[in-house]
Amino acid sequence: MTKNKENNTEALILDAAKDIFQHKGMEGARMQEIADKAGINKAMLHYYYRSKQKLFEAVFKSAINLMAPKVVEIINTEEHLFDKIRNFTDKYITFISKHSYIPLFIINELRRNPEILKTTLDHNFDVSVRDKLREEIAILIQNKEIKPISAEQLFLDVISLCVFPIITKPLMTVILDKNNKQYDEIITQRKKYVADFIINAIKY
Amino acid sequence: MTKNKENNTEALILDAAKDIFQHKGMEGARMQEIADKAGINKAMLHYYYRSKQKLFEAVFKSAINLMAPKVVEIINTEEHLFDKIRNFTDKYITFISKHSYIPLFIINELRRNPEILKTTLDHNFDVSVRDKLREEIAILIQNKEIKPISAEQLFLDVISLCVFPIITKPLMTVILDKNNKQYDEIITQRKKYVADFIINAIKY
DNA sequence: AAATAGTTTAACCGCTTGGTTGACAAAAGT
DNA sequence: ACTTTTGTCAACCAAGCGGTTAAACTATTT
Repeated sequence: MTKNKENNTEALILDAAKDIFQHKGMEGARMQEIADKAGINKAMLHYYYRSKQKLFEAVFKSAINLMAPKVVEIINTEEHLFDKIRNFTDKYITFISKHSYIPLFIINELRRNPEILKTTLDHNFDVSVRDKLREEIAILIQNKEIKPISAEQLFLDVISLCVFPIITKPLMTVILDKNNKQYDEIITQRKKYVADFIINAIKY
Repeated sequence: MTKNKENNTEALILDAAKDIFQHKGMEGARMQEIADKAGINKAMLHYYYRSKQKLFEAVFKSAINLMAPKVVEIINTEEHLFDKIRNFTDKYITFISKHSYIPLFIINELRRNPEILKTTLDHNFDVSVRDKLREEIAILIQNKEIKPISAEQLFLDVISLCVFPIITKPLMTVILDKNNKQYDEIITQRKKYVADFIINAIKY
């Protein structure tokens, strides 16, 4: 996890909490385990974060604020859509591979409490980003560079193809009969493969 | 959940356990809650299934045995690959939409215990199915009907594009700014959209 | 109809859980 | 110098957990 250089207790707790919560979820995590990992007394968790729920929310928001900007960042560049796609798949697969527990963590805890996002994400992923992408696609369709597709479907395609194979690694290694190393190689190849796949699918 | 016609207590428990476990996971589920849902005494859970772990495993195996055959079934038909893809995306998206909690349930609990599959799935998803798909793709590549791609990558593509948008509904409705009904419509359109998308991506 | 086996229940048990308390020490303010 | 604030800890607590028990009820066998 994110190592903190200062021996600041509050940050020490948050780092330990990230590790435990993201691997075990809200229900699976134990306050004692987080305290042990942080190397401090359990009472400190409540001193700094009041309750398990509050500590969890801090971890959740930190996860959202780690993931969301990465998406927005690339969409907001001035490149051609095809370059955006190549850029995104490569960077996002690399990034998610490094933080493979976070997407599932977000998906799960959002199911338990669908409201939690409304106070966190709205600012990061606002209307302008969506509209910009929609416009860009509309122009490319008009210019007959790409087939007539909806921005929403394309967005879902890109994210699905990047994220799903990573979060389902334990399942897919069994189904595809690969060991960890072999599967990691498949994921590495996907960084280029997925971009070509998508571009082939949408171009005229 | 699956309703059972007989007032067979054992089946009543399993149905209730499916519901609770699949929504809340192993750690989040409470034995008392399962008993309440089944309308019986908590001691009955232990009478029929010994422990929470054993009951959970029964639910997990039932989930695997519901999902796996659906995949194998379609791969094993004698249709052309493109028809298989059209058939699969349509049927699988419909099917997963009806049981939207199961994929996430399987993915999650497989992370906690990667060994659990080895006693369950191996028989359903054996070598012959994999080899058959690989051969079919090899022939199509040789005939220049499709681009040279690996069977593994294509398999990951298909499953990702079908399943991920469904399990991330609570997240995606916020990101894409859709209400439930609008998002369901997007999923419905995907049944055809995904097949076209994939076929365009791989065909010559 | 008595005995037996199978099913269901309320009450209970030991343990773990998130959270609290009060004593105490180290800074910080005066 | 001493008072207040902030940070830390071991010990504790009530609630809730999975699991057990012994007795009661029901169906089956003899």
